[in-house]
Amino acid sequence: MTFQLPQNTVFYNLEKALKRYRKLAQDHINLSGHDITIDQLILLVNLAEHPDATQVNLSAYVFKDFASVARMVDILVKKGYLKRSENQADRRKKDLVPTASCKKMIDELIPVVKNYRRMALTEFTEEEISLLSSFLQRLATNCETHLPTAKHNQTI
Amino acid sequence: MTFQLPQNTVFYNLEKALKRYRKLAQDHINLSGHDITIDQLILLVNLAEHPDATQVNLSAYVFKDFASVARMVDILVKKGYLKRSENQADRRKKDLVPTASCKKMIDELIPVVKNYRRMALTEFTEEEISLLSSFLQRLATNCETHLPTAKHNQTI
DNA sequence: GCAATTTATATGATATATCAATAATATTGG
DNA sequence: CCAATATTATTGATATATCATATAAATTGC
Repeated sequence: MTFQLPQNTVFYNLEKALKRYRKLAQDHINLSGHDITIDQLILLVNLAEHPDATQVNLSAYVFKDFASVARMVDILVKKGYLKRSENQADRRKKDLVPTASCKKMIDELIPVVKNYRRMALTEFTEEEISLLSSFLQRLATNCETHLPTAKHNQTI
Repeated sequence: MTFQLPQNTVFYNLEKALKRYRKLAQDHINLSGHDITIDQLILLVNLAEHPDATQVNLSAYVFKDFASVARMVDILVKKGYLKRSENQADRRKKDLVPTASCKKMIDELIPVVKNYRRMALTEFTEEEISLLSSFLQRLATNCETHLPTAKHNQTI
């Protein structure tokens, strides 16, 4: 190999950290007895914060394709966490309304989420967390800037 | 909400950075004309580095379930990048051997990979990259330490 | 030496990810 | 106003991710 092996790169550590964190989160959620995935929970929390969000909006918030969001919404409706109905002002849109059982579940998961977040950041100082966040934001921005399909890179 | 919103946490930035990086990588690989996903490439590079690895070994290297690896190997065999045959010493195992077209593809992708990695780290100093790596490793270790369950898919 | 256990791989079921195409509706620009 | 365009959501196709289970083979422990 004439290039740096994946295992020796910062990208490998990025992948590893996220995978481990997601596993920590899901294991703690499972232990709580709630039938919800971490991705579904993140979607619901984002919706709670942005009640008027379209599925396209939500897909940007959670870094997923809008097709993925559409199917996640299907599942969340089946699970009884969301009601989906036509928006009256714009009939292309769907209103997504959390049910009582959804709100109850989120309330019950708040301490669980707080707990595993705290665990993941054990022995990190506030300054270190800020620095880590800023590094990650810079990395994300670099990646967007250098996308071959980015608008600002196009000549036409 | 009585807990910190996902958007304000370091975990959100972690997710965002990785998603953006993977999109940068895949877009550049696609532009190169090779019919390969970033995950398939990472698997092949790991296999090139560890020719005797079992699928279980590989699954640990790439942070995936061994079931995912088994199915990725299926696809890589179909695509003509791997030959799969029974190991003579241990007939539970399969020998996974990269084909000539696999080696050719990896060779051709080396400059592409170097290029997008460089782009992702634009304006990062060596010290910053090391610090970022060490933060990510600490975070990953914290998550492993606090896992409520010990599962089959963990690395040592 | 053989039963119990572990290991390696494969596969079924379900959820997710992404691209592409479609349909319905809303917006716009001439 | 209305044709062209854009937006929103859905669905098909394919690849992945994960858990659970199954099967075969190797290892172990008595």
